[in-house]
Parts: sequence; structure tokens; C-alpha cells
Amino acid sequence: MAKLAHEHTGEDCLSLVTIFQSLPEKDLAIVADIVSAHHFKAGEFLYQAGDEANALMIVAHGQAKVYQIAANGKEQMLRILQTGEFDGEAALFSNSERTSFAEALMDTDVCQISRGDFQKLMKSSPELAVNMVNAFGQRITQLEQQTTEVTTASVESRLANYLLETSAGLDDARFTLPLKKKDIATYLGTTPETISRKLTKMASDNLLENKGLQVKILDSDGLAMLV
Amino acid sequence: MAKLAHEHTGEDCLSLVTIFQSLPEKDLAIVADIVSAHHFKAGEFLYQAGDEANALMIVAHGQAKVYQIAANGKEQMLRILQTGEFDGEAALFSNSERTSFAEALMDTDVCQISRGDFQKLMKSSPELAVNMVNAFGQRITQLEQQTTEVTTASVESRLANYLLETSAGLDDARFTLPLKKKDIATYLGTTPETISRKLTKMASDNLLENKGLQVKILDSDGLAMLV
DNA sequence: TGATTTTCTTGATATAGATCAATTTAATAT
DNA sequence: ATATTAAATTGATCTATATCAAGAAAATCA
Repeated sequence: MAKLAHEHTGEDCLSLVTIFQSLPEKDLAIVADIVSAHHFKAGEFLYQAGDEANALMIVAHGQAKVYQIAANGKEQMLRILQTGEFDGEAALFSNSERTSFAEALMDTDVCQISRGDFQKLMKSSPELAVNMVNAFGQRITQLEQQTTEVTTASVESRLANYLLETSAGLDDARFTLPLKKKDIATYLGTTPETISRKLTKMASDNLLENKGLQVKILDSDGLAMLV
Repeated sequence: MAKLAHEHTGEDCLSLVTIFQSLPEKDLAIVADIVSAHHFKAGEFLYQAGDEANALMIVAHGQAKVYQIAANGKEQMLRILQTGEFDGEAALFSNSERTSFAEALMDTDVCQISRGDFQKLMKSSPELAVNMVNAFGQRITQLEQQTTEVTTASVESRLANYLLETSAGLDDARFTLPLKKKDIATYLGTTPETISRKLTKMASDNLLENKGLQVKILDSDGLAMLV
């Protein structure tokens, strides 16, 4: 129905996203038809708090940060949407409003499916519904861990954990932090100043080398001991 | 299949639980058949970390606390399962282990559905799957708020919020806190001592009267200003 | 009912990390 | 390239809340 700004994006959504994997052909055809593609430049909002939550959003390419603003004005990073991930929960209840902000961190392609279409789709495709339940279940588990970590562990510990997770899967011990320190800080529930200081301390303990957003892990066992 | 310890419990699960509401008759009959009922005394565990996560657990009557133990040994309360609520996320992936503890706070009746049965059921009943997605979506939204609150708001603010939420829906401004202070503390990410002190302070500010676990809210607007 | 265990309260102290402020460095735009 | 703006660093404080400790109150048990 909707026409695509980037002709390949619709297919990307289908192939990249786990909830659509292992769906029967007929369902995939339907999905391809009801998906609409959008492009956001770095800094643009996929949605904002107060917007009507009326669509499931799938990141086909790029990266976006999802955060809330607390009553006292502080930001809390909720997650980073990576390529292939989607943001859905709020979109699926009727008449709900967004309570968070989603902001593109780089040029980002997004596939959207409207709430109505998606609800219909789930009813006609039990496989998809089961996939959704699984995806949400994993998100719940991950959020529970985030809550536990943020309330029980020190900043040093959370940061060490974050660095290890970020570097995991990379071939090189040297990498660039994927977020600005301000964003890392709100993700870990602290401040940029504290992040700076803790990194400096870790460097002086020979756990890593650090220059700006460049990090090289020297002693991942040592870091793991802090977690 | 499974026999019931308390003859009414199976039906309770069906009637109490939102995910089973508005299901067609035929599905309800199937559910009633695959549910098995269990009874736990106060202090007993519905499950523990490390157990195989192989069943969806529905609280038919009673109350249970779900918590994690962090690497440093501290408890983090994740949620209080009330009558009608269920614990599901981890049970739905294959071969997963429980990462949390669920402990009955009073005598509690629980209905269980095994993972296999539940997966089958979802595939045959799209309505149920959609209900699950909704329930999980709400849980995600709630967890996101918990994370944000715990990292951005002061203990005083979180406690005020907790008191207002707990008293909401009660007819009387006077009520008994439903949890021990230690449990309230781990829920709010603080310590029992701090809870005591903050309550004392609120009392001296004429926001409430407090004796042990008895609380009478005198000035809910004043409390709301702290949030 | 008294005895024992658990929870709660209150005080004294310590500290992790926030906040405020001033540079320095890096990124972006002209 | 140079100017402008945004981000990061470093230092000096400040404060909310944890921790440790000891006594009081409740709850549980025998």
C-alpha cells in the first residue's frame, strides 16, 4: 500500500527482523504489503512522548536511542535500537500515548506497521504472535536485569559490565564507544563527569587505554572482577 | 490431566486472569484441562534461580514476591505477584533457567501451565497470543518506568509514589503496608533504615501518621508534590 | 505466658557519586 | 581555515543515603 522512499527497505525489514523469521511464505507476503518505510536523519525523532502510539517501528538500518524524561527533568536511556530490532510494546494497546522518545543517532531507515494491521496480522498468523511473545519475554528479562543492576551495583561495576558487553563480539580489543558519554551516563544512571573519572581510574589501573571515545581493553579479566 | 488439590482453583485461574478473558468457549475448555493447581504456604518458593523455567505460573489466590539476587548478594525486588497476575516471560523460551526467585508471602494458590502446552495453545488460539502480547507489553512499560524512577528520583520521591500507589483504590486513607520494610526497601532500591527515617520525616511534616506498618495518609497532595 | 527470634527504629559516621565551575578538546558550520 | 558550538575533562565541594551499631518493639514459638 504505502510507497517506499528506499526501494530495498521493505525487504530488509522482513529479512532482518527475528519476529518475521520462520514465517510461512503467505504471511511474509502480507507483511511486505503492509509495511511502510521511513527515513530519519541523525537527531530526528522517530516519535516523542505524547504522540499517539499507533505503529510498530522496526529499525531496518541505523541506530536510535529510546529514552524517558523523568518528572524532575532527568533523562533515562531505556535502550538503543539496533538494526533489526523493533519498538513495539506501547504501540499495541488501543489509544495509548508514547511515554518515551526515540531519536535517530545516525541516518536510520525504519519500517512501520500500523497497530490495526499488526493486530490483524497476529490474529491470522499464530507463528508471528508466538514470535512476538518470545521477543517481549526477552525484553522483560533484559529490563529486569537492568533494574537490578542499576539499583544494586556501583557505577564502576556497571561501567565495567557495559564495556565488556560492548566489546564482546568485536574482534579487536580497541573500539570506539558507540554513544556519547552523556548517553552512556543516562543509560547507566550516572553523569558524564563520573564516567570520565571512572575511565581515567580504570586506565591508571592498567585495565584499559582511553582517549575520548576510543577505548582499548587491556585486561578484560580485571574488568570482569569489578562487575 | 493433573488433579487438583483445591477443587475450585482451576476455574479461578480462568476467571481471574486477564489473558484468558474474552477467549472463545472451546479454548477455555482446553485451558481448564491443561492447568494444574498447586498450593504454597507462606515462605515457600514457587521457583528459585537455577530451576528450569518450564511453566507459566498464575496466582489464583494469594501473593508472592519475585526478586533477583545481584552479583554482590543484594536483593532486588522485581514485582509482587497479586491474585490474577502471572509470571511468564522466562517460561516461554526453550531450555531457559529461572534467573529470579518467587516466594509466597502468604498461603497462595497457583495454577501452572507447562511450556509445551502453552506454546501449543498459543498457536491454536490467536486471541490468547494477542492477549499475551498485550500483557507483556504492559509489563515492559511498567518496568521501563520502574527503571527510570529508581535511577532518577530520590528515595523520598519513590517512597511517596509507592505510598500513593498502594493507597490508591483503597477506600480508607488508613492502611497496612502490604510488605515488610525490608521488602519495600529492596523494591525501592534502598534500605529499611532509610524507609524508617523517611516515614518519620513525612510524619513530622504532617503528610501522614505512621506506626510500624500502619500508615494513614493525611495530605496526599503534599505527598504528590514529593514525587 | 514467657522466651526467642525477627523486625523496626534511632543515632553516629562514612562515602560514592552528584553538582558546580572552569578549561581543554573535539566537532560542526561558515 | 576559522569561528562557533558542543562534548569531555578535571578540580573543589556538597549531600543523600549506605553502613555500622545498639536498643525497642513486634511477631513467633514453646
